[in-house]
Amino acid sequence: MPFSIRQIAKLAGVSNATVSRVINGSDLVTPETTQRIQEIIRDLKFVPNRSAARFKNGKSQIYGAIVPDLTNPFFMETAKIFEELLVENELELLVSNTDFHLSRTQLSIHRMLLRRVDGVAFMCSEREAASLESLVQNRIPVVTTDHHRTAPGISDIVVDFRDGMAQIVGHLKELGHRDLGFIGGTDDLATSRDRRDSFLDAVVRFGLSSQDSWIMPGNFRISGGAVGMETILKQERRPTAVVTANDLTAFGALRKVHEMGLRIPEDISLTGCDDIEMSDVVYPPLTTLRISRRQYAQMLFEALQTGAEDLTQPGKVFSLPMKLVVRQSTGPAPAR
Amino acid sequence: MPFSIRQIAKLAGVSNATVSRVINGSDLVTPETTQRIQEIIRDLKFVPNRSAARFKNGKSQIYGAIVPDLTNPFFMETAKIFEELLVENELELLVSNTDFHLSRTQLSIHRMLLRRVDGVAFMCSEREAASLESLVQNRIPVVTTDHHRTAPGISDIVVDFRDGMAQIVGHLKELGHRDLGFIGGTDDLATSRDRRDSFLDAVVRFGLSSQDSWIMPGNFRISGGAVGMETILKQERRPTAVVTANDLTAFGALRKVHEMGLRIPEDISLTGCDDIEMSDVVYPPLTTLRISRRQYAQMLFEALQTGAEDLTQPGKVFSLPMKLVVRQSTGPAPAR
DNA sequence: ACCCTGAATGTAAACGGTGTCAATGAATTT
DNA sequence: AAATTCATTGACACCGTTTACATTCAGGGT
Repeated sequence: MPFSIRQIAKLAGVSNATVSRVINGSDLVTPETTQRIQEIIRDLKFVPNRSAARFKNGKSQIYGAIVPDLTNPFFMETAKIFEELLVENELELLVSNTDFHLSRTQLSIHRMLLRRVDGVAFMCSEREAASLESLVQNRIPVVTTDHHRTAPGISDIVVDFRDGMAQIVGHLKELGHRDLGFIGGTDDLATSRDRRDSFLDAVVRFGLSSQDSWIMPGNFRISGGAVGMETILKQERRPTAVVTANDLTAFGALRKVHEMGLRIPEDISLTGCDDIEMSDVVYPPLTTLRISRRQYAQMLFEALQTGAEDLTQPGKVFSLPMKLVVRQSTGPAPAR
Repeated sequence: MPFSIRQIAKLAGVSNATVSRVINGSDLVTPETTQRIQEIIRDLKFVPNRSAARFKNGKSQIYGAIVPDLTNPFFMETAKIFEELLVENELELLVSNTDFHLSRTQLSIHRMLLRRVDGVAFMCSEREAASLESLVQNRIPVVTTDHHRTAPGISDIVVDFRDGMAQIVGHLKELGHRDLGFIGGTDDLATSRDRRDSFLDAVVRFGLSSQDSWIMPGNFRISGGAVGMETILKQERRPTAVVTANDLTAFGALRKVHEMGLRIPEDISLTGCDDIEMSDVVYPPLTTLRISRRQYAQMLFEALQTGAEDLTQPGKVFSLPMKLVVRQSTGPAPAR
């Protein structure tokens, strides 16, 4: 039942080439012929098989996105805009979730290879990036985030945490805070180290203080934030403000603060990072660092488009700015 | 550089058919030949083009998901499990976001057609379902949710709101509530009417009361919940509990309650629907109706698998149960 | 009348696999 | 030694498009 171009051609009494030309809007065909063929196409509700077309010229017109956590709103808000950009360019989006697992990540990469996608937005950490070269070897450009490492065909987008953390710490200093804690990601990720080091750097730069027992690892998820905050709050001497590496972490921390009967920001200030939609909905609304999804998605797209042009070119580095959004989870430091 | 099966064949001094057999693990090939070819494949890092393979037998091995709002955690949590199921079955997931727009929905459907996907999980409302038949005409099975309508090749999953709302309303009655409000979805959607009618039904069944001015439309997003709750709270006579049609709506309502200086659940009780991960993180944690993502995803998958077997069979109807999850956004009704 | 030009269309070969059928040749049977 | 079987492999058509090239034919210039 799904017709082919040849069947349309037969019905119209022309060759398949002519039908193909009509479909692609070539001006080499007589208006009469064009109209006749278009009528048949319309009557039969014929839809050309674009996969076959792309297969012919070696491109799939599909981009893949490999994400560690499909349910993380930050990825999804980005993916949504990314998909819009793709659709505008007649591309499709294939998503693959890895759940932070190395083995699943490698499978994802391999599946992208099997499908011959035209580009991969790899949103996992560099720890899981083992076989990205196999994509490039197969002429598939890649864009990563916060890997701090590029290679021919592999571009990197780096979030400007140094500047972001300076904004956050500066804001807290203005509010009178001196003792800051931090809940980050798992230590084996460059982006975790990056965020933590940027934080510590800013603390020093602004002449504030922190201490090892207030610097907690996390997992970029709600659960990690809760555990980290619990550990911090159980200590005899506590920071008056806690900075976290992403909003989900902050949410977990926030819940834990409530559970332990403390108030935000009266007893302790809390900040996040990403500014996902929910940040404005939790109580109290979260002071956080915003990363523009649109800017991010556009960088992903641009990196893959330019990457495809010449895979022997060294990958580019894009810098993604952060912007402080002050809400109600930060307030004046409590008197000691 | 991306090799083809024929180049491998030439290097191995065999025909492409033999290479194909090795790739697919046929036992018709001598162990020695198999090994020799496998070595070449490994050395050259050759990855067969699965799209070409599937193209040959007319299947793309890709399922499409059309969702109205990619950032809605409920969809994403479902999509995540759905994708897992697909991967286990050597299928891929193509996502398409419509932002609740009719025109974008039709474009999405058309793109699924262009790509000849093997099935479509259509998670938008029936209002946007105009051209679903075009999919079936092209032998693509479809599964919808809460359309309350099936057709050959189109199955429907219906969420059991009747039972769910009875659980919620029963719970509120036990807490002493008598006057209940409701914030739903847009009135032109069957699922909105369904949820609202189920609510009203339960109110009557349990001998409680409501009134027109407490029954607000919404949009299944945070913004709609905020607007709806504001309208309810501004009235002279207020309900003591408000039931909402999904968690995002409840989040918006919750924020509005805070903004107006009221407390939950002391001043007003609030319930959601879906039980997304954030429901346990907002303050206070939300009493809600849980829909099992796994069950939902499995139904989607099963519907498409069985739908593909025979597209002339009438579509099936699946029923998805709901389960009350009591948290802290509901409490005893305030004394009048 | 003849050649040339160029527009409109047709022909056929790709693209990268799969799968059917035929061919080969060694081993077994008679 | 001839016939038969069977395991292994090869040749080739096919899936639905695109596209380089060939063909046709009408009209214009000489």
